[in-house]
Amino acid sequence: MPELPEVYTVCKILNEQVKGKTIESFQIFYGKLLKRPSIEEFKMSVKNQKIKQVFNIAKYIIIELETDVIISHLRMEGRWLVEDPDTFTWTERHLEAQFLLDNGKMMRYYDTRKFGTLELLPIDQYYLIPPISNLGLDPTKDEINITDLYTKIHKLRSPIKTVLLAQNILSGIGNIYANEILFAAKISPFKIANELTRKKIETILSASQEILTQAKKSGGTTIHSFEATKGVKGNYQDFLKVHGKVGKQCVNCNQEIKKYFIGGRGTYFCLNCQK
DNA sequence: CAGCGTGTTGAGGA
DNA sequence: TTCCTCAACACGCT
Repeated sequence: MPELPEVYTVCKILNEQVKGKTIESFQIFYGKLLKRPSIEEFKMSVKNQKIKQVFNIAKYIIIELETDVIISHLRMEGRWLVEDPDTFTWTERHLEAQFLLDNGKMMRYYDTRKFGTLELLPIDQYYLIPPISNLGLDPTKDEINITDLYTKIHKLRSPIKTVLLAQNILSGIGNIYANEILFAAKISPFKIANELTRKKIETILSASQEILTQAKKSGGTTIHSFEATKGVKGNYQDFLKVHGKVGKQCVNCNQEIKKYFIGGRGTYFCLNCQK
């Protein structure tokens, strides 16, 4: 589902489509999508604001306006599409909100699972407020000091797989890439975080950087339903080595890939390669 | 048809 | 206080 590389790709495409356009009006069809402020206040605030740019912070989409930012999280199946008002490129049943832009196009948010969120915060302080303020560093953007990372991880007593999914340590990693990163680092997902040496943490960090960067270049991973925009799929699924490969042979040692649940999440790995 | 998968938050326990 | 686990959210798909 959309993790950092997929969200990055969505932002890149959306930015090209809406940058410089002004919002004329906003409509919402699923009230729980909007976390804050009230629908009326949101409508008033965004009206006549120009979209300066769209970019991602970890898995969050930041739609930067003149005095505010709209923060969107796709969760599992959220999608943004820019289309003509009378054309619905995704099923109308799942349309949750739409912005009319000054070029006559409609910027629409669809979400089959209804888990996605939208909120509006002032541009001068949004990064000081949760959820953005709670995020750890982005392995593909930020310079990460290995000593700081080791200090943070070394205090934790949960499995390393769970730690990689916690957005306050490293941000942007979801289930697919957590599985792939641990395979690349040859570390068991069950390994308790505080048992990992500094060297192992270093290996995990460089695997995270390599895999997420490569996945960004590939336009993300398309399994199930992900499309950055209508008809645009990612390619990284062709490079997956363990995620979803239960029963298949390990590319290194030919042993069977196993699936267990860790923290309630499907975890794929090679018992032989990952210790 | 029942239950899985998916990311994040927040409740509740340690 | 801080850390940790797990249910809840919604619903298409198997």
